[in-house]
Amino acid sequence: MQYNLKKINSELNPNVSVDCVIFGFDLEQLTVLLIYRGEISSAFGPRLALPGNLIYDNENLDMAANRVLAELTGLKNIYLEQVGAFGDPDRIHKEADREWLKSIRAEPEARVITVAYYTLVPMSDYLPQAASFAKNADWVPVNLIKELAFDHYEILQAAKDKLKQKIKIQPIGFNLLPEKFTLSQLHRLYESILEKPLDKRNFRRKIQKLDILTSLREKQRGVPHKPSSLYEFNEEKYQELTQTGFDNFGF
Amino acid sequence: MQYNLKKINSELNPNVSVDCVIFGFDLEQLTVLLIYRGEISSAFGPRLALPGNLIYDNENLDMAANRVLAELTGLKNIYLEQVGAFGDPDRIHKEADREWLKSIRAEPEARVITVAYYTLVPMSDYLPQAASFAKNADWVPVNLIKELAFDHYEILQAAKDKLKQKIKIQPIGFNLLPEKFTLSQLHRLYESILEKPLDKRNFRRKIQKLDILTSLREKQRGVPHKPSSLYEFNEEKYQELTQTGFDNFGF
DNA sequence: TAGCTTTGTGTAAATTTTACACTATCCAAA
DNA sequence: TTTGGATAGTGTAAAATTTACACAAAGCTA
Repeated sequence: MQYNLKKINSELNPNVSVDCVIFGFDLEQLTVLLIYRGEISSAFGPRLALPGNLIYDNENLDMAANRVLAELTGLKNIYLEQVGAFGDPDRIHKEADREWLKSIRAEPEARVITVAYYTLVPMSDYLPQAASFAKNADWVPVNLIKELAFDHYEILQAAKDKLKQKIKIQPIGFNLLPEKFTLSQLHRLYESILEKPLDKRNFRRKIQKLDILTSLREKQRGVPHKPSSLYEFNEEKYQELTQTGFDNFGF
Repeated sequence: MQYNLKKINSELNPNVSVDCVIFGFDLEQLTVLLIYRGEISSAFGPRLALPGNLIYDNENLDMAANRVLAELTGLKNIYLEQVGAFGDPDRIHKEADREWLKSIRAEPEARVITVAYYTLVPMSDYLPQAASFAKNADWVPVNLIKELAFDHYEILQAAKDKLKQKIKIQPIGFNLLPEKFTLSQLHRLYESILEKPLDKRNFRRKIQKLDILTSLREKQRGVPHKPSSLYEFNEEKYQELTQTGFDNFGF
């Protein structure tokens, strides 16, 4: 899906925002893209937030999410899926967040409901470039995150749950690895997302049966242990699978 | 979950609404609760809609959905689950819908995004009582619905999909039957929701294994065929199951 | 060359899924 | 009273899937 990001000639809607939960994987762990708003008041510690902002009246929600993400982090043309709407009346009224809101919103006290989106991308392909009111944008390992601004921590949890569900049903995650990758890397990816160990042999069997990997006649080099075989991901068969749908991929 | 429905002293938010997809089952088929707004202009045919309306600034989304549902149809204290947010800029701009909007909204042209909720209730327990701007409220068989006002048809489809997913994972649907029911009724319920036939023997086996039904020493009477045994639903074991979680209930 | 680290592999048992057809029981109509 | 129509209820064998589990091989380093 691709959206036109040209300047939009319309009003910001003071009551509706979008937030993006962009998961990345760096071959070690699951990370998420956060923005740092910069220190405004030293009274409260630095707070990280999901990239998000108000929508314009004439753009649909999907477009808004893509636009906001691009504006704040430079990431463009990313397929996003909806997590849901979050709308506690006082979601933006924590003391620690008000000051910041005042600096970026015309109506900082307005009731805002937000629609959250998520996706999973290969971290190394996207170098976040902070812009607009984001002073900084960067990947943060998910399991280090203990709190976020507003209700973003809850949103992150909800997005994680969606992702877990999704990976059980669809072969997402294959795009996340380098062109040539090892089964162990794929294994680690699944374990990171599901946050639980998966039996090595059973995992490998299950993956192989999908028949979307091509084994290359090539091995890792320079590792201080038995080198792993490298695999390639078969885009064609993958497309087939995604379309045929596919009931049986539970872990 | 129970919400206080007393008069709320706050402003309607012109940009955010909630819509409720209330599914019912009448032992024959899946139905959904719709309101009829009454004929305003004869230029457009009668249009049915999901019960929904704008939220107040000081209520959260779940509360709003419950309030709106109660105001329009009389149904109270119903557990609702979110479907998602729908927000096409022109979702409310079909000609056929504008006139009606003008009659009920202070800002009929405002950009509105809506958050949809759904649930499944035993139809016979809830007699809809239309009120407010709903001239009529009634159960309509889902498979007869070909169009709805605004983008409500899409919302209905999305809610159906959620329901299908959910019934594969959780033993919802047992509350939907009368106290004493037959396995065939339960069977029909599952088939109605999933919109596909399920093998009778396999279905019965699967259900029995859940061990939440108590077979009564009692049979149907007055039916022009072999009478069916009646079953009761074991609330206690059901609670257990719902909590233990439960991976293996796919159909 | 010894030790560390990670890769890669097979099997048996248990469980689950799938496909499939005929008899039993009640009512109503002839 | 008999017959026909309708739905209830039941079992099994084959195939597929899941689960649990342990050790040798290969490369690097010290």
